[in-house]
Amino acid sequence: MNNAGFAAIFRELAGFLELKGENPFKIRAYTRAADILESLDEDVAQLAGEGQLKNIKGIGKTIEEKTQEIARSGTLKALEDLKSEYPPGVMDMTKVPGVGSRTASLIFRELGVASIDELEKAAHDGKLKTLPGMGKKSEENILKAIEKLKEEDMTRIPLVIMDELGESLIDFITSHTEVYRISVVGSVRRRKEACRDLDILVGMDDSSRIPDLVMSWGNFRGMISCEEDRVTFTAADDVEVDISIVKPEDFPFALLATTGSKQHYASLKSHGRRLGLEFGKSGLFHKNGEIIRPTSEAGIYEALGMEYIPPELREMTGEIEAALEHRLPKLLVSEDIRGDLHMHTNWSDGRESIESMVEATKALGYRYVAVTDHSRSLKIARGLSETRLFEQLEMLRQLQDRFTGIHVLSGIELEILKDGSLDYPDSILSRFDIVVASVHSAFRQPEDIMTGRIIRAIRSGSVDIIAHPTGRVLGRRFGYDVDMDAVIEEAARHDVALEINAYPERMDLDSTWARKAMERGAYIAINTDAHNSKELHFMWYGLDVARRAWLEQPHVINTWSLSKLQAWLGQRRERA
DNA sequence: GCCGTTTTCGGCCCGACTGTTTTCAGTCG
Repeated sequence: MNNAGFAAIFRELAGFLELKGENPFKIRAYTRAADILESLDEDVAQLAGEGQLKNIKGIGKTIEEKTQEIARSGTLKALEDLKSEYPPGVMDMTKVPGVGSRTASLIFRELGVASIDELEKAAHDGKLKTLPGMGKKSEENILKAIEKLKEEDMTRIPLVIMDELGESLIDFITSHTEVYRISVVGSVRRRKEACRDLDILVGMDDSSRIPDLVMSWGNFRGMISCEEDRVTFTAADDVEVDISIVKPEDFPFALLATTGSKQHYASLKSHGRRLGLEFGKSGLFHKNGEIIRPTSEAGIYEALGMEYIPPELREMTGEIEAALEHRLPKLLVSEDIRGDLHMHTNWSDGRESIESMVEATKALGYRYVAVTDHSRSLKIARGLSETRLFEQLEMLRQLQDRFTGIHVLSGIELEILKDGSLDYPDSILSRFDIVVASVHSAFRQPEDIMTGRIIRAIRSGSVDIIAHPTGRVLGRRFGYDVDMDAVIEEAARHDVALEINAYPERMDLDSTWARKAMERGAYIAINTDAHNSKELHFMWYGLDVARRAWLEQPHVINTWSLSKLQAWLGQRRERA
C-alpha cells in the first residue's frame, strides 16, 4: 500500500468517529496523522515495520500500531467495526451543505434515514422538523442544498484520483501481460478537472487475459460487465473503469474516438466526409478507393488537413477552425513555469519551514517563489498577527541572502473581509513584494454583495492577484454567488491577475472562466496554494486548466522572467 | 490521540453565522 492509501484509511476513520460524536481532538489527531503520512517522502509501510513512525511529531503509539495493522492486513479493524454500524449512505448525507456529522447521525438514529435520497424524502414529508434542534427553515435549506447538489453534480471525481488509479492500473496491466500500446482516454486524457469515469484503451492481439487480470488488481471492487473487447468494473473510490481493447493496427483511430469529446470526434468525421474521406476502424477511405492508414493520431489530423489538436482542446470551442487555419495556441508546458506565487509555510497553516519550501521550489527549477501565509483574520489557519508578520518579513529579508539561484518574494494571502476591506492597512501592505487576496468568510452573501466585495479589493490598488476567485471546492463546496463576468472585467481594467488555483480540489478558475479572462485581457497566475513541499507538484493540474483555457505564455504572469514580473508588480506600488 | 512536562493530565489553531432557542448547538472555514 502506498502512503496515500494509509492516509485514506485514517481519514475515513476520522469521518466515522465524527459521525459517532467522538472527541474532536482525537478526530483531529487522526486527520493530522493522515496529512503527515501522505506527505512523507519515505515509505510508510517500511517505517511502520521498523518502528520508526512514532518518532515523527504527530504520530504516537496508537497510530503507529494501527499503521502496522494496516501494513500487515490491508485493513483496520477499528474502521471496519465502525463501518458496520452505519449504512454507506449515512456518510453521503454529510456531503449536503448544512448537514454535518451530528445532524446526519441524528437523522439516521431517529428516523432511520440513510441516504441523500431518503433525506430528501424525509424533508419533503416534513419529518425533519420534528427532530430536536431542527425547524422549518433547516428543512427548507436541506431541500435547497440537495437540489443544488444534483444540479451541479458534486459526485464527479477530481482528476488527481483518476490519475493515481489510471497509472496504477496501467502499470499493473503492462507488468503482467504483453500489450502493444495502452493509454488513458476519455475526459481524463482531455484533462477535465472532474470526471465521471476512467476510460482505458489497450491495443493488443489476445485480450483473453484482461478480465482475470483486472480482478486481481488491488483497486478492483466489482465487475459490471465483461465482453471480449470491453471490460467495465468499479474500482476504489467508487470510480467506474471502462477498458476497451482493440487490435494494434486499430489503436490510433480508437485512441481518437475514445478520447472524444463525442462532439469533437463527430465534427472530425463530418469534416472528413467533406473531403471525401470516410473514417474506418484503422484507416481513412477515399471515394476513389484509396486507403490512408495513419499510424498515429497526429497522422489522422494531418490527413484531414489540419494541425494536431491536443486532447485538452477537443471540446468544440473553436479548435477545428483554428486547426484548419493553423492558428492553434502554443500551449503551456511545465518548463514555461518560472515560479509559484501562492504557498504556505508553518508560519500559518503550512506544514514546513520557509527554508524547506523554498528549497523544494528551487529543486523544481523555479527562478522565484512567493511566500504567502495567511493574514491575521483567518484565525483557524493561524493568520499572521502584525507582530509575527514583521518577524516573518525580517526573516525573509535575511534568508534572501542564503538562497542562491532563486528569488524569494515576500507575500501574503490577504483576507478580503466581509465588506470588501482588506485585512491590513495600506501602510503594511506596501511592505510586501506581492499581495494575493482571497475570500474565506461569509460565503453565503448574496451575489451583488459578494461581487462588490471582491471588486472593492481589486480596485484597492494594493492587490496583485485574486486567489481561487469562485471559492468552489470540488465534491465539497459550491462556489459562492459571484458575478464572475464583472470580476473579470474589473481585474482586466485594474491590471489585477486572476488565479488558476492548481489545488486538485479547487481548479479555480476553471478552464471556461480562465479562457474568458484571457480573452478580455486579464492576466492569469497559476499557483499551487501548497501547504507542504509535495503539493508544489500540483502545478501540473493548474497547467491542465491553462491548456484547456487556450492560455499562452504571455497571459500567465508566473511564466515571465523575474525582472518582467517585478516591473509589473512595481507599477502598482508606484501608483499607490 | 498526541504532546509536553511545572511528568501522567490538561490543552489542543478560533470565531462567525444560522437557526434554534431563550442561552446554545451545529456547521463551516
